Formats: sequence, C-alpha cells, structure tokens
Amino acid sequence: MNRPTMEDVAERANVSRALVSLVMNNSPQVSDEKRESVLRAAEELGYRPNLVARNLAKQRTHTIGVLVDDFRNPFFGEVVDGIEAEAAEHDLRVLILNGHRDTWRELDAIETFLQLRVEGMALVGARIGDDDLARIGTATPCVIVASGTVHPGTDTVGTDDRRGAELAVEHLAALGHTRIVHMDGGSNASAAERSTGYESGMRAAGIGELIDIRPAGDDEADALAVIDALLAEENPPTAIFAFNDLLAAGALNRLADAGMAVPGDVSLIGFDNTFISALRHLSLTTINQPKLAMGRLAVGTLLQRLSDGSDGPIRHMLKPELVVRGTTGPPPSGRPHPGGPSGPHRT
Amino acid sequence: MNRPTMEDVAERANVSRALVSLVMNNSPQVSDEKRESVLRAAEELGYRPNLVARNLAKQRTHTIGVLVDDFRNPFFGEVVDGIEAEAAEHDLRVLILNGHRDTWRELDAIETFLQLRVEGMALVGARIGDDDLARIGTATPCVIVASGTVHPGTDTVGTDDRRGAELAVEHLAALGHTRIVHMDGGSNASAAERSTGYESGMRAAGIGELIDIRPAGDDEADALAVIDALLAEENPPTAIFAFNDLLAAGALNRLADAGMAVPGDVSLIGFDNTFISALRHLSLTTINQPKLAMGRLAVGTLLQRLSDGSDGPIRHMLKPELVVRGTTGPPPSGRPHPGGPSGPHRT
DNA sequence: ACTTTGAATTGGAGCGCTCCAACGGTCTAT
DNA sequence: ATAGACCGTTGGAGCGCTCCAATTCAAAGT
Repeated sequence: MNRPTMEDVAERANVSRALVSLVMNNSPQVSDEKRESVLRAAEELGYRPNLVARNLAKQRTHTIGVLVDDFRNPFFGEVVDGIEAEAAEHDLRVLILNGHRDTWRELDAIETFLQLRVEGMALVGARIGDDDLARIGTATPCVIVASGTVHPGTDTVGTDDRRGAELAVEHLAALGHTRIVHMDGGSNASAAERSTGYESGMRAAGIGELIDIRPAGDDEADALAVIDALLAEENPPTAIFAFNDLLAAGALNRLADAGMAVPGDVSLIGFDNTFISALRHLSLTTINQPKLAMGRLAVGTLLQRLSDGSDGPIRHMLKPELVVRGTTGPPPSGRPHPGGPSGPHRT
Repeated sequence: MNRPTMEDVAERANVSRALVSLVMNNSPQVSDEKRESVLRAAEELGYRPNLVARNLAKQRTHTIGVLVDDFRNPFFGEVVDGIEAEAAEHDLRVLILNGHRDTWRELDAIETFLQLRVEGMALVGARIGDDDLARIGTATPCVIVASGTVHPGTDTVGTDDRRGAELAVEHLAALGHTRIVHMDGGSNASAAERSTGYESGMRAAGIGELIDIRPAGDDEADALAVIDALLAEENPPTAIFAFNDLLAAGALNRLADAGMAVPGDVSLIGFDNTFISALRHLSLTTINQPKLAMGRLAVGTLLQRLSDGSDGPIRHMLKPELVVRGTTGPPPSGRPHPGGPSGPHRT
C-alpha cells in the first residue's frame, strides 16, 4: 500500500540500500549489471525517490523561492520567465509563492521559504520594508527584484525607476506638455522612486512648479476615481504619467468613458511595457523594463552569493527605455479649458 | 554557524527535544512556564523549524502542487487565486510550477510534485494525455482543471467548453451571421471541446455546411497568419470565434492593421472573459468561465479525495456565460464581397 | 501509609535518504 | 607468496524532526 522506498528496491534487486542510492544519483562507480537490475526493480515497483528525505539527508534542497507580488500583473509573469530560464540552466528548482500585494502575506511566504530551507530567495516586487528584510537574517541569500528603493545591505536587481520616470516626463515635455500629472503607485514598492523621478524630470524640464502627484495605485481599478477627479477640475492636465501599464489601462478606460480623446485631449504614458501596452487597441506609450534580463540576473546574483562570500551588496540597475506608441502626442493647441471632447480619434 | 536545531533550543531552555517539539506544535499539555522558556530560547537563537525534517517525520507535507499551463495568460492567474483562497482556508500550502505550454515540462513538474510528496495536485490547463495521467498512478490525488476533454478515471473541474462554444455560435447566428469561422486552439487542452461545440452550434443554427475551422493557437501571436489568410480570401467570414481572449486580442490587432472595422466588417468573439477582454478599448465579446469558482472547486475536490475513498471520478462541469461587449454586431448588410473597409468605428 | 490518577516531561525509535569508513575481492608489483 | 592498489559494494551513523511508551512527580483517594 505504502509508497515503495529505497529499501524495497534494494531488497527486490538483491543489493544494499546504499547501492540503490548510488544508482539513483547515477554514480559512475556502479557495475552495469547491478545498475540495470536496480533500475529494473525501481521501475517494477514504481519507485520514486523521496525528495523530502533526500533534502534532509543532503542538507541541500537545490531550490530557490520566488515571491511574486501579484500574479494578475503580467509584468511579474515575464520576470518569472527569466528566473525560471536561468534557474533551469543551473539545475535549480523554482518554488513560486504569491504575495497578493500584501505585506503580511509576503512575510508569511518568506517564512515558508525559510522553513523549507530554500537556498535562495528572489523577492519580486515585494513590499516589505528594510527592517523586515533585516530580520530574515543573512543565512539565506536573498535578492530584491524590481522594488525601486535601494535596500541597504541587500542584493538588488532592478530597473532605474527614477530614470524611467524622467524619460516619461522628458518625452511629454518634449511634445510640449507642461501640465503633467503623475498618478502615483501607492503602496507598490516602486512607487516612491518613480515619483521622485517624475519630480526631478519636471524640474529638469523647467516646470517644477507644476509638479502634481495624485495618489492612485498599481491596478486598473485604482485609476477610476483619480481620472474622475482630474476631469472635474477646471484646468485638467494635458498629460498623465501613470505608475504602470495596468493603471494606465484603467485610466484609458475612464478617459474613453468620459469622451476624452487620447492623445487628442490628453496624453497618457504607462510603465513596464507589458504585453497589454502593446495591444494595438491600447497602443500605450510606456517605459520598458528589461523583464527577462532582470529575472536572469536575479538568479545570477543568488548564485554568486551562494558560491563566494563576497561582501558588500550586489546591485544591478538596468536601463529603462522609452517605447513610444499611440497614447502620447502634442497637447491640444490653444485650448486652456477644453470646451468639449471632440478631438480626433486615435488610429 | 549552522542553523540552530531543536536540539539547540532544548539545550538552551534546559528541556528535552521532545518538549520543544510539543511547544512548536502548540500542544496544550505543556506548562506555561516551560512553554515560555522554550519560546524565549527559540527566539534568542533565531530558531526556525525545519519543514523538510518535519515533513519527513510526519509523513505529511500539507502541500498541494499546482501546475499552471502558462503564466502569461491571465486566465490562469485567476484560477490560481481561487485555488489559493480555498487552500488557505484549509491550511494547505500551495506550490506553483509553470508548464510553459509544453507537455514535457509539465511531466517534469508533475514528477517534481510527486517527489516532493505533495498531497494533491491540480493541473490547470495541462496538456498531457490520459496515458501520462494513468502513469502518475493513484497514489496522489490529482484533479484536472480547465482541460476540456473528459479524462476517464480522473477528477475534473472545468467549464462546459462545448456549451460555451455553442453559446458563442448562437450569439453570432442570432445576429444574422452565417459565415462564422472558428480559430482553433491548437494544442491547448480545451481546443477539441470548443471545436466540437462550434460544430454542433453551427449545425444547430442550420448552417452546418458552413463549418470552417482554422488551426491557430492560444496566444496573441498565433492569430496573425490566420487573419491574414482569412482576409486574402475572396469570401471572408463575417464573424470569427476565437479560441480564447488572447487569440482574439491578436486577431483584433491584425484586423485593425488591415483596416477592418470590428464589428462593422467582421464580428469577433473570444473565450475566458479575462480582464483583457474587459479593457474598454478592446471591449471583447467573450464567454465567461467562472475562474475563481473553478479554483476553489479544484481544491475542494482534492480535499474530498483526500478524506474519503469514494470511487468513481468526481466531475464538476460549470456553466459558461455569454458576455456581450463591443466586438459583435450584425453582419455588414448586403455586401457579399466587402468593397472596402469603410464601416463605422466601434464606440 | 499506600495505591491510584493524571498531567508534565523525556528517551528512543523511526521517517527515507546520503555518505563515509570499511570490506571483500581481483589484479598487479615486488 | 605477500603487500599494495583499486574497484564495487555494504553497514551504519546521521540529517532534524515526530510520536509513542515510559517515567517522574504531585495531588487525590482509600
């Protein structure tokens, strides 16, 4: 009834348990004869090595844990793809846990990883603070991925969010916009950096006095109220820099509802360059993050940490890139108070 | 240097290892005094129970494995949300592995689950065949989620894909369409059922002789060539039923490129009702699958299998629902060969 | 004073595996 | 013939935990 163990295989093949172990780890120093007889016995019994026992005995799990902030956001899916690709090349198993955009659940997931004795962790878009991070301890290597702020003492892989935000503002300013509003990412880990970048971008463009940040969030739904509020104002912005693509998509929806033409009446730019922004019908101008590369680098960092004891945090800061699509254009000409939504449709 | 073990905690608290174990499992029959002293010692040492050892000793892992066909497809994300919600309520850990739309990698993931001794598996959108399924054996409960065909002898949770496809055809037929093409899902697990439903729907509508299935796939990119081919024909369809939302989104892109108005020149319907279809700028008519409910039911099924030994496969077949949005409408009137793409823009 | 009960605590065996030291065997060198 | 080297194989200890039976000790019953 019970799962067959190594002992069972050994008995059936008339060898010792140790020999079965050698075969299962394909040790070269087993005679072909015995090897085959062991493999046959294993096959016949439907034997499957018990990784739990093996991990305990070996004191190694060959596993890394990946904490993903939010499965719904396609951004993370692509980062995970990169992680998995790199991990596979190094014979590492990847365990994925979902943070559900919630600090408490993140901590829970990390605790699980630690108890499962993963050999490293990649926290992708995690929202936990530096104090929590410190409490994790240094026993298990840990890399923070795509979480904006520079965490002292922790390895990080990320895009230069600040620079990315600056690129967005530069692009809009170059088109002639001045009343550029930033819809902030709320509790998202990258929110602060992108806000900062927005501010410095505005100042660099000589329109620092027009800095206008609205608290929003990082999900489609978070855009609705903000857009409504914006449109109700007497002097609405001519351009909006949304924290990410999801938020921008939500904004696009609401703007369409309100009969505003994009980019005729208002320009919109997102962040992340997820596949959503590339959908022809959204055609969202955005800032690209090298998602796959980030995933691969995350694993690379972990491996480096695992092999040598180099001190000093490893930091990879990747370059963001402006991707111009259809939601940005020059501001509506000479109409400080747009009389009515009648701009041309986007193509 | 090494991770502290129970033994270390016991020594520091001047108790036996067994007592520490009792405390860690918060057994009620430990004196408050000892409990506190153990907890304090654990805290001071930074002790973290070793789940690997515990799982081995307990012969239980309290873990279920979830194999996801494709992280990029938002459909799966929502199913996983349901799974996690239900699992959390039953104190089950959820391990997620990515199948990358590849049978071989799926089998690999399943093998990993089995070796890790998960207590159950949910295969979401898996592409493996019944023979592979059989080879897994009955030792570990396994539920197939959202994989169209009825797998004999295996528990399944799914939407009635066939009926869903019929709904799609009914809707199009009711609008007056007859030349309705189905873009097939290729190797996707649900492809066959939806094709069948398309066929029966066509026959039920009295247009069985117009059945026209084109091999496509389940990803955006898979739509391009098919749309191109369709548009090059002398008598292109007036309606397209795409295998899923992603494929429909790709089709929408290509149709826009070609200057075709949707639904003016051609109607389009997807499947899944992912958040993508709800984006106002796509506004894709689609067939809803109760994704969250499917996830919860999957875990429910596993739990049922785990508790009793009821024989006979458990099957949950949920009801699909038509969600009418903006990509379907009546066929272009009296224009067998549309002279030029000049239909009205969608709102 | 004695046993009885019961609650709190402990030692030890065991979960399925790995890994090391030791073993028997054949083969070559002295 | 004896020692050494080497290869394939094996028993046993140990990984960190759980769980059972056994033990201690205090309070209660006779």
